[in-house]
Amino acid sequence: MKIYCGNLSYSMTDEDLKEVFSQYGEVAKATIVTDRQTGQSKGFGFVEMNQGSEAQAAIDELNGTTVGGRKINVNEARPREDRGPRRF
DNA sequence: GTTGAGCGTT
Repeated sequence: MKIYCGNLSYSMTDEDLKEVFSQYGEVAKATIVTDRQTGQSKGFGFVEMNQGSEAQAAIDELNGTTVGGRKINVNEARPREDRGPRRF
């Protein structure tokens, strides 16, 4: 189960994100997306949970809550764009 | 500050 977390505080780290979601279930992986060029957070991230029921519970409970002083947006992640092989 | 890379070219 992939979870998208938007509107995160720039001070949020991947471990912070994992801690928040761990309250509702086992977190397989938590990643804050950072700008490749600046290394700064882009203000969103992803969480992966093996148990979908816990993931849904976390989404339901955490979406719209205030974390790090900001109301976060949590929902199921969309598939990532294929950016592997160059399509030309 | 809202959907994950890296960029040689889209």
